[in-house]
Amino acid sequence: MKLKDIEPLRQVKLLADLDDAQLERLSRGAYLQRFPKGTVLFDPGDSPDFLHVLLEGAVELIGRTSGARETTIQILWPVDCFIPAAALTSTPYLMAARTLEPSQILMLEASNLRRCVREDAGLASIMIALLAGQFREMVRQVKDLKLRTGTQRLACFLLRLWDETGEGGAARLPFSKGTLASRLGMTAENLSRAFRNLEQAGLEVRGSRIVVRDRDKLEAICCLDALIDKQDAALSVQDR
Amino acid sequence: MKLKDIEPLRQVKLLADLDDAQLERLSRGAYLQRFPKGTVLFDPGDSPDFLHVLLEGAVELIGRTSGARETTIQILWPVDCFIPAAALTSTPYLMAARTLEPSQILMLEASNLRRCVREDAGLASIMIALLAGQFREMVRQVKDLKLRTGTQRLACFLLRLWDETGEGGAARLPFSKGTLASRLGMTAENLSRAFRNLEQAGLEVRGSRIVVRDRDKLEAICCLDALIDKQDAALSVQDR
DNA sequence: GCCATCCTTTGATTTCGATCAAGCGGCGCA
DNA sequence: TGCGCCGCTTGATCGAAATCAAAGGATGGC
Repeated sequence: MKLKDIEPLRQVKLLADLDDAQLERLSRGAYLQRFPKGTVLFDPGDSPDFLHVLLEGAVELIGRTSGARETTIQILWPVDCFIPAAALTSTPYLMAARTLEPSQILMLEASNLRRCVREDAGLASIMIALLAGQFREMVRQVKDLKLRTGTQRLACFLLRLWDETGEGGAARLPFSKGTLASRLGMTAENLSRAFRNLEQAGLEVRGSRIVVRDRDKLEAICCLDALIDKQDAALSVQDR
Repeated sequence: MKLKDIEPLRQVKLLADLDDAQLERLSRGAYLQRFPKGTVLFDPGDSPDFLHVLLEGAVELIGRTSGARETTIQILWPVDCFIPAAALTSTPYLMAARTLEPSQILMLEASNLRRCVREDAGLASIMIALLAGQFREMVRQVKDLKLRTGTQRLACFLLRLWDETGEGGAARLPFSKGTLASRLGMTAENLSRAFRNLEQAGLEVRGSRIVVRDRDKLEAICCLDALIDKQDAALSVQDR
């Protein structure tokens, strides 16, 4: 399905400041499509023909080795783009992408995007902010993996979840525990045990419902670090 | 020491295509400086006033937690830039930087860089390629950490080193084993044991001299993966 | 309602890596 | 020459996480 109008693009926060003409150029050769849950959008090694924009649903980015082992590297929520680093430089994907939920995805033609970026410094600055944010997210993950234990990673994840959604009563895990385990770099078995450990620290778990009874105790466990755990605010190529 | 001319900038491969006027603008408020070994250039949380360009020597980027634990996230060689993601978006560093060797470093004023990027789509495209490459490097590291054991990471590191420098006889570790251990996400003790294990796979280690006697056996151990282990070629915002 | 399937939990065991402790060897320096 | 420091190695022990095996528990289809 070809894109009829530029409205969907308006949902992308980073693109909000572009004018109609810029958005029109950007959306040439674009598709808006729905995918059922579990659809593989691309595999590692594929060459990127589109920049994907997730408008509805959820997508996981997956790393693989030849030995069939795989791990969830990132989980994306609307509205987010993937994977600009590959699409902008026309280099093979390092990760696979698979929908975790029925999803609506806007696909911008990569070659057209590259042309727009080469000609339009404003759009280029937006892409720079996007890439910088994604780089920083990966740096955070490396720090998380190398400096913390599995239980600590879980505790930090839960605290962030709690602060974002759980304030009033209970938070809800936004995906399966198997996926969470993979995202945190542990097995499903160990994730289960980690939850059990955290119950001694005032955490309440029933299915995917989470209640943090004692925030301080949980913080003490995971040695929360503002630079790892706080998301960046909206980035831009501006002085501040 | 203020920058007298734009010659040093010519050494940065990504900037090679810029003309004199562009380079002159970019180098306004720039410094060229030498630092002894072990100098801390900045700490996590600092706000980035410069984009650093390493012209000579070596620099390590370090992640820390509040608990004083630290890990080497990346080791940089000439000519490379750090850290564009922070400098371009004016967000606090997530890592510290420390010289591993006496180093010569070019420091481009960040606010001037941001101005140049906003106005110059060509320069912006170069920064996009730079950021994309760094993002991909971090993705590779996450895959490396989550999908391989310490010994496998070492084997892969050595194979890459061997292919780059060791062909004729012996390769030489470019930094101390302690630093290598931290970079690979293991302790110095375990690194030592990992070397011992690999000696059963036809590896020869004497001090920092390495000889790969049986490349195939080593490859079999580390399940080499082209997408993790091969460096990207020169990136750009071009079709290919 | 019932069955098949998938997700999750639990226990037992093994592997891997961190930590602790001690010893070796080189190097700079008084 | 002798001393102390630092980087590296080695062994012993501890803790964390992976693996293997099995059993609940939820879910969706028929």
